[in-house]
Amino acid sequence: MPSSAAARATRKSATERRAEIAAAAESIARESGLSSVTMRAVGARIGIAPTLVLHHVESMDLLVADTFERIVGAELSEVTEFARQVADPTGALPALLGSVLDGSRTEVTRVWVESWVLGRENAELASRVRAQMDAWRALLASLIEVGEAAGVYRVADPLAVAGQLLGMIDGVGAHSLVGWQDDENRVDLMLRAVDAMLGVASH
Amino acid sequence: MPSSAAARATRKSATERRAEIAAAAESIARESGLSSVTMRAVGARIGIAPTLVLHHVESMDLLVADTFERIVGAELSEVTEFARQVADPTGALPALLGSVLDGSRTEVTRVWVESWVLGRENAELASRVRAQMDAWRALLASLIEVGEAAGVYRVADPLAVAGQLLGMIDGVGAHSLVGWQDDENRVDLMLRAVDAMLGVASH
DNA sequence: AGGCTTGTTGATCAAGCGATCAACAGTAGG
DNA sequence: CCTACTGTTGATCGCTTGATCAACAAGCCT
Repeated sequence: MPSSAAARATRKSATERRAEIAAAAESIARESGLSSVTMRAVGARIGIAPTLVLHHVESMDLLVADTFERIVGAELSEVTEFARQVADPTGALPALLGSVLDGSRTEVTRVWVESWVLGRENAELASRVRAQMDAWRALLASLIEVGEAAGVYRVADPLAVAGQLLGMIDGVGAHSLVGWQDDENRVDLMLRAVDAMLGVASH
Repeated sequence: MPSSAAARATRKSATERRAEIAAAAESIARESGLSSVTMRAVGARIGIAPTLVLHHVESMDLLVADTFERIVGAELSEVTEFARQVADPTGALPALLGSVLDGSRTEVTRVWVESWVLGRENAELASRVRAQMDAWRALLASLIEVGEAAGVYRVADPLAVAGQLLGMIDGVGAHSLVGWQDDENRVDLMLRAVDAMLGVASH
């Protein structure tokens, strides 16, 4: 029995195989970035021929777009749930920022940054990116509005402020991606900046 | 005379050719991004054989790193000069932010974002990226210190604040790159955030 | 004028990518 | 049982990338 020869993959149902492919693509993207999600890499990871990936997936651009959505979408629901569990309406936003900026999400940050670049040649991906950014902004805006209703924040255009805040989060995250400047005060600094944008009276 | 056939390139001195290559690489990067700086693209632009580019340049990774440094370095000196010309010590930082965030620098922003991704596979580029980030942070820190000496700002660690501020700038810039959210208030929002980080008393 | 340095080119290689196609092989249904 | 469906593979194409090498040609120097 030539164990070196690639054994034929066990036959599985289409839906099962598709799930396997999606999972493999996700783990590859988390480990090595979205651009490493190739049919050959995915095929090798789950022990199937590269062409089989393509057979199940219609186009690699689409698989990459799906993988992006999967990873980032999971992060968003995770964070949303986290914010929901904070009782204090004015504490949700700071808690969320602390969680997002704690430096343990470099995988997802990398996917984000890569998506901004790849999105210029992958229209489907670009559309998913915009959708996820909208969703993130909506989450931040809703937290701002809650705080506003509680009389803590005072902001004219919550959506605009949320967009700006999201930019700040992503920028600081991207920097940490390059192995640059891991200041422990960054959460505090960010919170002060956010308070200012939200019209919180200082002191 | 077969005009369709590529005429042999006029012989030039090594330094002259190198300058030509660097200039071509820069313009290509500005137009289509750093990842479009290939030996074939550069060669085609200045009408020489692709291999000649490599002959003058040692390695493509190095040419890309040099091109990054060239573009970003030029931006930095431009901005530095701009800040230097602002008489009011407390007005330099706001002026600089307004200039950087005015949405006319998408070319350079794109190069930045691309560099964070490419830097993971191009060690030389990564090192240049960190150096340029350090330089940027130093510029911002110096402006902060000037304002502090003038008694306008009050900040414990100017370098840390400068790093944070740089992250905000880059994040907002990156977002604008994806054609997302071009709010006209973003400069004002950013300035309020910055004032808060710099310990400026509100109102 | 002749020769040597050096800029320049074309052929060629090994990778890598996405994608198509015909052929193989399990598995369920008639 | 054996046929039809469908998961699966291998061969192959066309394209791209960086890189090496031998050969060619222009010009400077003696």
